Amino acid sequence: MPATIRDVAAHARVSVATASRALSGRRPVSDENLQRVTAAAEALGYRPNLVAAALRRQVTNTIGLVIPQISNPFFPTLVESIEWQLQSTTRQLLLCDSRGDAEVEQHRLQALVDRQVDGIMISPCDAVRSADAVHGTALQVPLVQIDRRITGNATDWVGVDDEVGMRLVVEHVAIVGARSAVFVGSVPTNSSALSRLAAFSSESSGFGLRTSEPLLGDFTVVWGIEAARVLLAARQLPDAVVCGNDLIAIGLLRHFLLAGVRVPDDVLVTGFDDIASAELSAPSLTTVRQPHDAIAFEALRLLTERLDRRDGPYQRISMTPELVVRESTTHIDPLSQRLRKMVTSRTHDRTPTGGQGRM
Amino acid sequence: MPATIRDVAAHARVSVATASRALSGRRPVSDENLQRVTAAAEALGYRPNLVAAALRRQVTNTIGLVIPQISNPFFPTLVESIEWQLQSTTRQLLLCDSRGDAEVEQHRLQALVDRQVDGIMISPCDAVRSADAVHGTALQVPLVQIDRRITGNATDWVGVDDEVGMRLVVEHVAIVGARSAVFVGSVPTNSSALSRLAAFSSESSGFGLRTSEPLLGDFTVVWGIEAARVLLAARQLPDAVVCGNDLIAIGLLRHFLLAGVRVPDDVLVTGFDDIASAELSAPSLTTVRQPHDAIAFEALRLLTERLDRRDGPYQRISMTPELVVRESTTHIDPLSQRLRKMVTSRTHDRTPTGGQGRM
DNA sequence: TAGCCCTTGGCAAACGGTTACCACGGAGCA
DNA sequence: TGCTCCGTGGTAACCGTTTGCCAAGGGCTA
Repeated sequence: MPATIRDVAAHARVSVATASRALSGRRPVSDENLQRVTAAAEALGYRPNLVAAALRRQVTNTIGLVIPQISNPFFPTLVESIEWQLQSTTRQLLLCDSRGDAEVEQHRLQALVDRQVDGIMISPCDAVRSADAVHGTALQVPLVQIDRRITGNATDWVGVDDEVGMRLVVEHVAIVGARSAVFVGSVPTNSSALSRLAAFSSESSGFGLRTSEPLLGDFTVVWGIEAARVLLAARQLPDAVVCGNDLIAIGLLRHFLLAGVRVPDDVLVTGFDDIASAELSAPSLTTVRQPHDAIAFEALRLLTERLDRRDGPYQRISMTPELVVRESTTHIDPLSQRLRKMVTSRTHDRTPTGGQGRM
Repeated sequence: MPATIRDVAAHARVSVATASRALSGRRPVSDENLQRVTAAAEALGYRPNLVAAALRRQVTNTIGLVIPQISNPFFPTLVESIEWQLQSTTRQLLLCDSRGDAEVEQHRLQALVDRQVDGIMISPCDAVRSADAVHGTALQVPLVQIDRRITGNATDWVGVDDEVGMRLVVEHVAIVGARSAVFVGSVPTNSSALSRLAAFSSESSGFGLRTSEPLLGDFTVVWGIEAARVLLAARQLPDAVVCGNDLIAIGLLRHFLLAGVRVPDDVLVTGFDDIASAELSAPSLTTVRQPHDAIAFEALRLLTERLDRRDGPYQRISMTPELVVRESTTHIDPLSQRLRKMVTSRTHDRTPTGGQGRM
């Protein structure tokens, strides 16, 4: 029903080849013919069928993105960056959510390959269980891992330098006065969980912090709340709770607030990722900011590079993250001042605020 | 390089037609041939080229989703539901972020049509400026609007019933004792902003609430903070602040907390959508829960229905939302009890907590 | 046994572009 | 004048499937 390039050619009284060339500009045509073809296309409202072009050219201008869970607030910002970068290259994004399930992930990868995507970006849900599928897929189509990665270096990867991030955090809490810290993270099934846990261990000993057994669950608020309970059940709180991501930290903050544990006065809390709500929690959360835009940019660069050179050594790009210091580790913080003022004014109590903490 | 169906046919010593039929099952083949073809496919690791199939069958098994902004936390949960529903039908999702810009949106729609998607789901960013593009696209391909919609009834739509939602909210704050309320929402350029504003006006007068001029900005935390400032600058706070979405409400809560305004004691605050952080804010937020899964389900149903019957009357499906009552409107709330206890214990002040509020 | 239907296989034409290859004409050069 | 080279146009093959159409063969009925 819609006009095809044959219709355009007929209308312009040229061959389809000329029409194709005029429209795509892949080979020059005479001015006269260019005029007539564009006019004809305009008149007929011609729109090229991208599926047909994809079949012939063996290029779909499509890339697949596989992430563990879009409702984990870290990923939407990443997706946003990637989608925006892509659309400026007229490519489109096929989004797949693996639901954190390696088997689902494998099916999604296969589906993307079957669809002839030009490339795949993936944040593998499991460092081990995702390995075969990611590895196998990378042999068939350019693939770059983002943020998380499988063990071994089977493909390109771009993400944040967890070690640097953890160092910034640990250094910060040490400087602020913490002598002991505990890590609350995720069971190390994925690479982020793994490397942050490892980095915490080495950095905390590097900075001379006493640590106890890390608490490991998953990257969710619910686990953060649960972990807070566990911590409170123990005899004594550590000086600092270093969390594997912001969601966990937010869960802790939430429970601490309800339980009457004051942050940062009684305990310091840090997160990782700097999701939007990190700034909005009560107290606001000291955390490590991921450079989404830069990660998205590099990921796309790696992918297009690999399109040109299918072989070539694999690259790993670690982006250095930035520490964002907020109330959850800052002694003189507006929030607790406020909280006190608000209550003291209610109770007409002039007790001075702040200052007598641990640090 | 990868095996084609010709390779499979040759390997199985049958025609490509038979191979195709055996693999697709669209027409019966003899048991003997079925065996040989599947064996050959298996042996060669054959994977059908979906682009070629799409071209021939004129069906891409692809649907496009256009949303205003993936990093607005309302949308990821919706995307998650949709993506999951789709993948069970072997369809894939092409995700487009319009960045709230009608012009970008128009280009994305055109790109989706050019890609021969089977259908489009869109949450138009602007009730007016999106209208032409949405309308025009709907003439070319099955299209269903989700959540937001353009003015006029040019297409199918499924979303939440803003009127019912607003009624639940207004009724609730009225029952809890509010006599006056102000609406803080978004400039009504999109349908959600528009209908929630309208619903607030009619419902608040229905329940006999005094109202003042609504404050209209956009659906962001930043605007919520700004609005809180404006409210505090006025002589007197209303009994309740009813917000157009959760982000705004969270901004308000945040600023109120810092400013020493007690919620719900000094003022009630409500949101809309029930995003994840609504439960986690301090205090947790009373809001209206959107049924994402049901919306996604109905959207897909409408779309597939329209695939069968391109004509047929347009449908509008309003899902009834649910009120979620939390601390921001609940007088005896754990959080403010906690806050007080925590401070009173610090100041050794035995002043009884709570209770002297407005309500 | 003739006629018919039903099942199943193969040929070849689509689907809608792109592009390899060839042809032609004019310019430039010896 | 004869040759090459360059610019541009057309023909038709091609991308990898699916499917309309025809035919062959077998079973059934009259």
